[in-house]
Amino acid sequence: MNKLENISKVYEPQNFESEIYAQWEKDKNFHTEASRAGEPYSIVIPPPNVTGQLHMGHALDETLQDILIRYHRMKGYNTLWMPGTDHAGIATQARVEASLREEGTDRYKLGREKFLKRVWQWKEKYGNRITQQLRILGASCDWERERFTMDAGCSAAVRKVFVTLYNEGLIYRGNRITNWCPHCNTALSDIEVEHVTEQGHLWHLRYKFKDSDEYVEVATTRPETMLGDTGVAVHPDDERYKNLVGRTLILPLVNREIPLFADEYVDKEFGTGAVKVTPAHDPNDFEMGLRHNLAQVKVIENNGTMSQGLGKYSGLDRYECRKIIIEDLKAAGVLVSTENHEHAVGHCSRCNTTVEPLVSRQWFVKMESLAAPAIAAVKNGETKFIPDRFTKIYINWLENIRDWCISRQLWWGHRIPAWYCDDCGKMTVSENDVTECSHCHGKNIHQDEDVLDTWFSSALWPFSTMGWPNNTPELKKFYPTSTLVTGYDIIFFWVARMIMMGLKFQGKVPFKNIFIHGLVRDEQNRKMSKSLGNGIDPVEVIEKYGADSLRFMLVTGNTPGNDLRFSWQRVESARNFANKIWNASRFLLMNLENFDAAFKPAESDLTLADRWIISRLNRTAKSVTENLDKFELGEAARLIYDFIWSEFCDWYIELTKARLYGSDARAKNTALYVLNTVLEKALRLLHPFMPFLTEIIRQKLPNAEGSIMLANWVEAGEIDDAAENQMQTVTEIIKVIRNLKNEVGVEPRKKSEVVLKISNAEISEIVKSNVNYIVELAAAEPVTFAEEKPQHALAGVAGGVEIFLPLKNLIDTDKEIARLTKELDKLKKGIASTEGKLKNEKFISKAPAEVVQAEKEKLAAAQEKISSVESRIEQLKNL
RNA sequence: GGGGUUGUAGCUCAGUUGGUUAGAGUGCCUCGUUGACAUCGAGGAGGUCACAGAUUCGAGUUCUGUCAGCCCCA
Repeated sequence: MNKLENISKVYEPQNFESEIYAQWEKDKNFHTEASRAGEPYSIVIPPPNVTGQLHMGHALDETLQDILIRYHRMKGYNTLWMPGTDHAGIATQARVEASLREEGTDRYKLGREKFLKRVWQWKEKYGNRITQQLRILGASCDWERERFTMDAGCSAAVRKVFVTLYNEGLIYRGNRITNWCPHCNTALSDIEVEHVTEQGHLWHLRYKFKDSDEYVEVATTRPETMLGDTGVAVHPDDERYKNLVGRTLILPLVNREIPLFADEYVDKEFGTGAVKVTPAHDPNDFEMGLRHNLAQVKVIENNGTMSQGLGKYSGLDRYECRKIIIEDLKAAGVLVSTENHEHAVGHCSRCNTTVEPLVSRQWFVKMESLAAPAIAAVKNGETKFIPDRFTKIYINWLENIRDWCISRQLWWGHRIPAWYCDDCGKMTVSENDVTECSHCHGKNIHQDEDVLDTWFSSALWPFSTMGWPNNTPELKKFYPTSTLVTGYDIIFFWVARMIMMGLKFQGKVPFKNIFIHGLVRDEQNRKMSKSLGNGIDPVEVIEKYGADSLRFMLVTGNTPGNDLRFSWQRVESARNFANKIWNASRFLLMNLENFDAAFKPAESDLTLADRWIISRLNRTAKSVTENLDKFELGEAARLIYDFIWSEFCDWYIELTKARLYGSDARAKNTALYVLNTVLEKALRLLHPFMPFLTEIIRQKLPNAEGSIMLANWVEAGEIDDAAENQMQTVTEIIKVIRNLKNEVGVEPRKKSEVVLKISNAEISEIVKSNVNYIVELAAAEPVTFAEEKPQHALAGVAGGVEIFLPLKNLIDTDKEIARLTKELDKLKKGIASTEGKLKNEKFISKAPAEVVQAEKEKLAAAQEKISSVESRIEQLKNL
């Protein structure tokens, strides 16, 4: 039965984790079918970048999901964890382009078709890396169902959604101002722009009136855009300008005539209260331009250089041009002053280049009608954020949402299913590829060059992975999914959009719970980032300490929604915990040599210690379950940790040793039986957190059939308050004896006589019948019971029991008095608040009766203790 | 400018609806290895719960304000 030769003295996860995972996968333990019995429990993985590699953020995200999945699987739910990867448009394309650059070529030289071939090759090469790494972590995904955002099914869903929204007028194409990244060479949505506060300047310029020598002074942070100015705006209520509105100004350097007009948007307090308006290069100016019919003069090109037709400025980089323009304005007497000015500048969230707002023709999703139900669904609780505070953030964002720019000037992605006719100029939007114009039936058509924002396909993930647009059993069984687990950083990018699309296309929210976690930061509390180079590779951690240790570290010391700090020290302490379990199990297995697996003790065979540990196990099972149901995974993990280490190992195992080494076979078997059942249940409680360790150990235990991951979750049995209270009395006595020995420098193992004086008959009975524990664990021998306090003895008190260590000639009376006085102080300090409460008439009258009663009992117990210590002090003084 | 969040032991963090003398890990100090484990055991020191008010019989916990840090949005 037990193969001791297989159990090394220390925990070495490298020896078994990968084999166990392979076995699970081979046995199809991760797989489920829609037809299987049980209430559905489903999670779709936030798909990682297909060519990326596992980072600490994934490790946290997947660990939390795996815990929920394994827990529900054990509880008997029909559990599906849908895995997959994302094509990650910009990121993946950028990497392939970088490799092309090394070869001295680029995507344009290659052409679209060949380039895409290269990306697919890249995907084939690196696409498995991250899913392999998820396996190392222990993720119990249903790999047979693995999906990819660009696979045929997801692509069909994308087209269906696009065409439907287009036909309903919710997707439109238009010339609008968008955020443009000159480096990535594509349009970006609003949320892909990060605003960074930068130290810049505010330049004050004079724009002269056409028909007089008067001028208006405007202030700008971007003087180079003045070439594209088509107006100057002031606030309608601004007294300074009221009489000037409607007159014509001459744009310096360009000599274009532009109007001075009034618009509510202008902030009277900012700068001079007059702003130059460049509709083609500023989102707010764009809006004003529309309101006032201003021309859009594009002066900056997509690559960040100045447009043609601007004379000497043409072709210059936008920042180079800024310098020259300033010089020229200065020379022309237009520049009045320059001041330092802090302002927010938009950067591309991917490459950090300063974005250029510019007008171009893009595709947009109208958000208003999609957002309204998504707001309602969260407000009425159909879907719930954990923790709740993210609800506000989500709703606030959706209430202020702007249309979503979904076209990207990339090649890697879902190509927009719109075709343009070269004959009649009209557009055909279709789910299927078309070969002729739907309007004139001409054959001279070409497809839109752009692809969709990656998040467009991600938004469909909860149902596209279930087989939609087909009406599959999976969709029926597992949609809406149970829980989404993700970081707060993508609530806008992903979560909100999934809810909108889910409601629109399935009529139901995509998930019932949204479990939000924070970022994993480095040991100095900095964000882990590539540029800082401070990222810690989860694979490296796993190689050193095992996946279970990493998982345990990630889930403990962390509460929902909050960032967590990576800590090698905590990984190590998780590993130590694993080692503790390993050795406790080893101890049990070593003693199981001749154990009859069929043995079952009678109720009467159980000792106090047995009943105590069983009750503690049940209590732990109950609260672990409650905490898992509340998404308090860290708290659940902590509870198991405390139970296994502080109760099972530190106390129970020690309490069984006398029986294990004794000659009473029945007593020994009873102890082994309880050790075995309690350990086995504890392993099941721990399994979602530390899957590998719990599996390998459980496989070695008697009476444990099959894989732990398919075993039932632990049902919390009865809690035996009497056993817990009685055991507490015993352990407290042991602690006091150890304490007393330590205080006076007696070696813990040195056998010492102990005298107990117990006035309460019930307690006396309990202690007498369990005195063997005190003998064994406190090295107290002999233990005698007395009516009177012995002379010359150290004294302590525990739960109504007076404890004396007669140490003739060994103790220093003064020292002992000092020690007792200190203890007395502590006790008195302890009862002060209780006394205060009980003296307070309002407390007596207003607090619940049981609270008052509890306080009274507490006070009585403490007073008893105090008087006992006091009399002991008196006694010593009189010696 | 608006919103959120954090402030508890030297360090990292728990403390869920207000109710024992505020906990854990780690670090520190003392003692201890013949047998599950030194990746360990026994014991100890260490906290004005950021600050100031308010509510309450009672506040680390609820409310208001102040200070400090971090984040998001504009």
